[in-house]
Amino acid sequence: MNQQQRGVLLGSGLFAGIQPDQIDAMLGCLNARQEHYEKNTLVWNIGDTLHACALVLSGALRAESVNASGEHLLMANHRAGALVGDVLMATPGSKSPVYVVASEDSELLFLPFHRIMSGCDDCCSWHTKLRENLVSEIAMKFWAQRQRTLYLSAKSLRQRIAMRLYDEYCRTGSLTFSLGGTREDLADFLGANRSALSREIGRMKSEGILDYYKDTFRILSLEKLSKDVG
Amino acid sequence: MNQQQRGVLLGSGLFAGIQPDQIDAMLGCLNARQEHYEKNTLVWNIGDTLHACALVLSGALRAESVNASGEHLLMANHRAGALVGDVLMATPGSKSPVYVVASEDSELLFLPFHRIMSGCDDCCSWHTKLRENLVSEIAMKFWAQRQRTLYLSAKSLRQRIAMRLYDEYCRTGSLTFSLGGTREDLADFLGANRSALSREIGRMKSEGILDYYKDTFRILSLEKLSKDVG
DNA sequence: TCCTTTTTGTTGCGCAGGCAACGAAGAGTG
DNA sequence: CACTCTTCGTTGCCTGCGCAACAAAAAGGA
Repeated sequence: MNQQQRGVLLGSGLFAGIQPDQIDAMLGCLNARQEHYEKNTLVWNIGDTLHACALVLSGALRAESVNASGEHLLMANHRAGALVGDVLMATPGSKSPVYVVASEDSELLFLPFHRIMSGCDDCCSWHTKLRENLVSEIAMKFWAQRQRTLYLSAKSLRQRIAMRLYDEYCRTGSLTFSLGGTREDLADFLGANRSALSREIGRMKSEGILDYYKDTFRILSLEKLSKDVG
Repeated sequence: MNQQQRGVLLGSGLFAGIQPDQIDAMLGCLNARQEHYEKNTLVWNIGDTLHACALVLSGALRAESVNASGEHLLMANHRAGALVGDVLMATPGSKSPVYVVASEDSELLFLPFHRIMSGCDDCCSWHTKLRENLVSEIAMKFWAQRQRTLYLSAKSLRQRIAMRLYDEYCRTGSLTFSLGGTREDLADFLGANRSALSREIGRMKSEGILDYYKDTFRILSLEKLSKDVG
């Protein structure tokens, strides 16, 4: 593990609040294994049962499902610092609903789930902290999903957009921010058609509510935006 | 705690796989407190920080949020056996986005979250199991939310209905089942208008796909239904 | 550089479904 | 029983938005 990957690990939610000098001992105790995956190689498949979750040290992973019509649907993108497979492993007897591939050359750190969850014999001081972090990660993924359902249950596309932008404003505290991903990604996230999304943000721009370029948005009138949020 | 409530506790996901004769010792070790809430009394409010999650021993709880327009939106119904507030407590520094009221006279068992998560000194044999159960509960709530987003991201109401019914068929293994709740509840869950839902299931009935009465549905043609699932 | 691919803006058409309104059939309540 | 409240079915109207199609800008790739 190089210095940059170590930085990613230390900055990840799973290892938040852990002393850097304890990392090596921890990884040993947890029986963590680091592996390299080349671009477009499969990390695990649909129906697989996992024994370890993966922390992305570098590169990125893509999780996709296949529906009954055989279409491949992008479910999630996991960049450096993300923990993948944790929720799945926390669910007893579950098989993966998605397959996961490396969308770039990636370094993955595999952490056996049960080693994290069950206390080791000489209850290491950091073990409890690590467990809490793991549970936090899972809980936060729940909230992300919940937020998504809130967006999707909004009646109009206008409201969905306003909610998403307002949330991002609250999260960053800034009126200008970058959402990441393409316009199509945003449309998918909001459960809408790309052109419909473009049309609507165009309208909002002409109404002086916001301005945008690519994935960067600037809220011009927080008041008007709030009205649309509902 | 009476015998029926004890049965609810033993049947709950949190206490799955725990020996009945260990329960009393556990509850003592966990510092669990049982409390009675009369109908329509507040259990906790929006913005509250929790110190314990609640296991519903009898009665039922209702979680509602208030949007910017002041409307009260039903978020969840928790019946006997449900664990409430667990995901919230697993998220550090979070405040409740909903208020929770007893929708009937209810008995609640409050379990301090940190007592479950951190190992006690003489690492009781059941402690690890309880922790795993807690994490499983949270993970399963994640999957429920995820399933919801899958429903909501379906393009047509027809497809959403088909997905929901097909999932229930897979879950129960029966072509006839009861979904629970009113027609309006189902419409909300599917992110649709009640009359639109009625119209659509009426169409599906006339096409010989299904039959229904109130919240009970019978799949008449699994093949046709599968076509609609996509 | 040229060529291909991806991403974004724009616009017209058509329809799925939201909305409102009404009637009917329970389900409680006094 | 009379009265209220809830739930459900049905239908007409109208609009939000999906969809397809095209153009142009941007981004690689060779």
